[in-house]
Amino acid sequence: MDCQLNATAASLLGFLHERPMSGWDLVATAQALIGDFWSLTRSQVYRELAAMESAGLIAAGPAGPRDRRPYELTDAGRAAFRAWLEQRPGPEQIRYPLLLTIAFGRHLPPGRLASFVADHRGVHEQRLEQYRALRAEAGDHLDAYASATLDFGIRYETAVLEWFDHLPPEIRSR
Amino acid sequence: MDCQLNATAASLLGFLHERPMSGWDLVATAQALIGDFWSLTRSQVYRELAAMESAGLIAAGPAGPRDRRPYELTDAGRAAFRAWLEQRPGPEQIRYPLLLTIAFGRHLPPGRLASFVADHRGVHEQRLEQYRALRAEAGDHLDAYASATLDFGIRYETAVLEWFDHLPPEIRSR
DNA sequence: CGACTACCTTCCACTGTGGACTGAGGGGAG
DNA sequence: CTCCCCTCAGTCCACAGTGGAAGGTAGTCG
Repeated sequence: MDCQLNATAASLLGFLHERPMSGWDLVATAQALIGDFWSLTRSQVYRELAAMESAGLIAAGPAGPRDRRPYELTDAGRAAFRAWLEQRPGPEQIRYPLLLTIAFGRHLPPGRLASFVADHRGVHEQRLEQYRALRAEAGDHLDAYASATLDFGIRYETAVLEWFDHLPPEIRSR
Repeated sequence: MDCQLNATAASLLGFLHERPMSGWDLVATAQALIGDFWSLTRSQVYRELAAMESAGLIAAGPAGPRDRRPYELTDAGRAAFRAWLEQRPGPEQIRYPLLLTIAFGRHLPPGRLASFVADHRGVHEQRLEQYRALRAEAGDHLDAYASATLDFGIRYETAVLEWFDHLPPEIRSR
């Protein structure tokens, strides 16, 4: 009964507080709710579920159609989740390949960088639009916690766009 | 001679354009120059160096004191670096444990979250100060590329701090 | 019924992280 | 000068995380 959960496993426990879910459901739920600031993959979710089941933190119910295996929380699982949540969260990690390319930009012919930059700017523009739309239509139904994480996304994307728009011409123009 | 480098390996090749360096030097250099947006660890650097040596992208010179082994670029290495740099950089990844904790904040007693938040705010405040100091003292010597990545850091930290300051009281106040 | 699509899980190779461990050089205290 | 300790330099390991391939099954639509 390992109580030193990693954040991904703990999040799964968090979602299982709502209702029993299969691995598939958990992936979908997690990607929708925390995917923007906590990446996770199918592979790892299933791996953590298997580990947590054998650690007694969750229990698989009777298999449904298509090998669907719903998991539900055990008391140990609830306790482990609480214990994890009480811990001081660690620092954030950012890995931004575009910044790498820019950092080595002097090895690149002029204009090439600008094309990459323009691509990325488009992606961020679109993401900001999505966030804003989400807040506009669902904003009132969101609780303070969901609202706070969404607000982070909006401020982040806004800042990134401003950064794009202030890049010097040798990086920005084709 | 694998030409599908990963970004970490490619960065090492990038730094070896300056001068031959040992694994230790490369870790220090990389952490100083790209560490803020591309995390890397000693373990992986040495692993990549070994792989790249056996792939013929770099060559080890005569060992110095304390098993220090300087690597230098080969022509194949230079070519592989160029090939990597030409590739469209992928999307950024953010993993922010604090946002996870906030997302599950309703399971936490009031005030607890605020303590975490205050901690993190301090870290970001300090980082912003560092960046600003760096720009103030070295700003003129930096080329456009280094300046652009530094500017990203400043805008990011600024946005995060603003986000902190706009959190609702049930999250922010102890 | 038969093809097809969406669902659900598994497996694998590789990349990335953090800590423990070894061992050698160099510099300061005595 | 010698000894000790600190830093330098590299190695190893377990675990976390990523992405894609593969495979089987259930419902659905012609």
